[in-house]
Amino acid sequence: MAELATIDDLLAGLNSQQRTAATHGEGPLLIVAGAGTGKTATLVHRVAWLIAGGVDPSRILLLTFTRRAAAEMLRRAEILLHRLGHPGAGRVWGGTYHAIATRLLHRYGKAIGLPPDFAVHDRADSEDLMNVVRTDLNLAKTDKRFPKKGTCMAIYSRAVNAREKLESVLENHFPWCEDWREELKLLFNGYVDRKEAAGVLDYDDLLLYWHALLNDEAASAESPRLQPGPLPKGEGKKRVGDVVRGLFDCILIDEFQDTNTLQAEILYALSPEGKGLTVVGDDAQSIYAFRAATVRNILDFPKHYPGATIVTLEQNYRSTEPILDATNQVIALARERYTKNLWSERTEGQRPVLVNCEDDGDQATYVIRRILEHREAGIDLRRQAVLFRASHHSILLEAELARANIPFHKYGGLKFIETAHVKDLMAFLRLAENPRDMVAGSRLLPLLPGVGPGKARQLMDALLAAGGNFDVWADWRPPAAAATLWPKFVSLLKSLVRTADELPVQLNRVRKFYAPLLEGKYDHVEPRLRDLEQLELIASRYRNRARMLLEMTLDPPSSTQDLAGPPQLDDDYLVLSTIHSAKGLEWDAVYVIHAADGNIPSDMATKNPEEIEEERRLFYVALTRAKNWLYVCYPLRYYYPGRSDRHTFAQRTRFLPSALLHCFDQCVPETPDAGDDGADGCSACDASRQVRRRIRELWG
DNA sequence: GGTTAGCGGTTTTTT
DNA sequence: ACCGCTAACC
Repeated sequence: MAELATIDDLLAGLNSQQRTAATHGEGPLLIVAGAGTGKTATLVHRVAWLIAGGVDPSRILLLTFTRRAAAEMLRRAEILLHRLGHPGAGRVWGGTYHAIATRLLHRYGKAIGLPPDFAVHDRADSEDLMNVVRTDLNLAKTDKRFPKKGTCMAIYSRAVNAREKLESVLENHFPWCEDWREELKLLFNGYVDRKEAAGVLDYDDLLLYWHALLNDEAASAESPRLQPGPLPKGEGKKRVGDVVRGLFDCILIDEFQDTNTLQAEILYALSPEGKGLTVVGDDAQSIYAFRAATVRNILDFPKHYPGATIVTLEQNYRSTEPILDATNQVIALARERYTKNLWSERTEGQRPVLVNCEDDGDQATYVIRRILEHREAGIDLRRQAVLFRASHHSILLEAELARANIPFHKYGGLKFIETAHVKDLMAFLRLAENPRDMVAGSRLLPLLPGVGPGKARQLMDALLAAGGNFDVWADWRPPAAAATLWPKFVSLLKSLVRTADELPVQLNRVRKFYAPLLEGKYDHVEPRLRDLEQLELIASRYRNRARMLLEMTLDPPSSTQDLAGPPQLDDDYLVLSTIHSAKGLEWDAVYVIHAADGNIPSDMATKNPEEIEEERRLFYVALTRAKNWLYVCYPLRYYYPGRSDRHTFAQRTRFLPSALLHCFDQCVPETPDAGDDGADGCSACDASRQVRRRIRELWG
């Protein structure tokens, strides 16, 4: 290795605003970082600067939006520190709010009455438990339809995360459920009790208990309730809140515009004075209001921490000027906006292309053609991405990519871990790990023939009453249909409870039992069975069963291909992603598909002006991922999955009104049957024809 | 009484 | 592909 660098050498790579932020002293710091302004680089340098200046890495907390983002930042910080001859970034506390909460609660939760071995329910599990209570209380069969489990969960979750009273949540976000206010209160109390009885926390609890930890709220076997506001103070001798507060000298928070009220309150409790506190964000990229995130957190930061320093990063390093022109104008139409003037020194470049497609088939053809051209021109597939509003928008494209033999990874949407058969398999492990887990049990038992929701419930209640001892099930006389399976089922679970077997061995035993059941229950058996084998392979990555279950819920593999591990490093693949999952990333070429009004903005999200504004920011996030080439496609007709009729939209996205068209080149691709060489008056298409011609010349 | 199969309507984004 | 409902079935 070359001779060591100094910290000044490293900082020389930053512009003056970035350097100001990276080397800011102790006071609270807000970095307002527009899209592509080197926010990550700035944060990474700040971490390195802090550590090089003597801050103990293990006393730094880095809160990010995904675990992947945390890992990436720490990796880059480590590289910088290595050049200084001063490694150690690996000891930084990095992760999402939820992951850090889990870590802290495992270590300190006892002080507020939390069992040390709590399990964590993901969103689907939580909905299922909500449904258990919903049927318990006879709310499932009411004259006027009671809100569905997902809606109930959404209401509950918003009350918790926005720290808002149920009444006001209903009034502001779920007015059609207001008639059920009293029933919902009962439901939510029942839900909280059920969680406690099962020894389980949901995502919201992780934040809630972290908050409670910081406020010394002795839980005394009582879960935090729905109502916001401080709970009575405990008489704890040690003041666990001070202990946790004392863990960190510096706190850095990324994507602050997408934090919710509860997360902000955690921050305020964690760092009352804002000493050593850095938050980074961009109000123009706030896209998680549906998850109760509020842009107020970033806007009110200076009010909450008077004397906070604000540094604004405005020089964009990502995109060419023509792309930046277009994105600046798109966001300029936002109703409310805190002006940043993004500028770039990268003046040359192709103007963004607006592609008016006949239908989604045309769109797929067009996108694939462009992707191949760019690859021919030396832009690897992994430097290109297709972005869309909803996961199912890419179905047709996926089929066409497969047909064209173009490898791709899809991010966002239904994850591997959320598919029915994987959840089934995991439920065996979960029930063995925690026999009080109602959700796991109510999922497993009805897999057996002759056992439905009713019998499953009775069996789970009996198991719960027996303190989780599976022997109570051994005496049960199963219906004839399950006569042979039942003893095997019980002995499988009993053997899993206290087993010394390696995880893959455990999974193999479960799979042997489960595979025949799967075959009778689902179609597409083959790929599902392969998934289960896959799961068995990756199980060896985890230290133990509890660890695997925990990490699978907190940090599920984000694309199916992630599961295959890191075998082919030189493997080149295209990225398909929901816009939400594309946050913070960038590619040389970006294709935004289905930019028709109804998909962007989504029909589901146009109930009020706030929602529409969020959709606009979402579109802005999509466009600003592009470095050199940007294509926006809008087919006005397409097939909904599972629907035979063609759906037609009226127009391209409303976020590109005619007044903005001067920022774009327009293109109407030829229809596939119209022949390859018809002129269509589009310079990008002309270029594409030339490339194709050149490719043909290769083999004469 | 409880289970299951079959049918019709619906499907956003995610820690 | 999944949920909830209904009607047949044990």
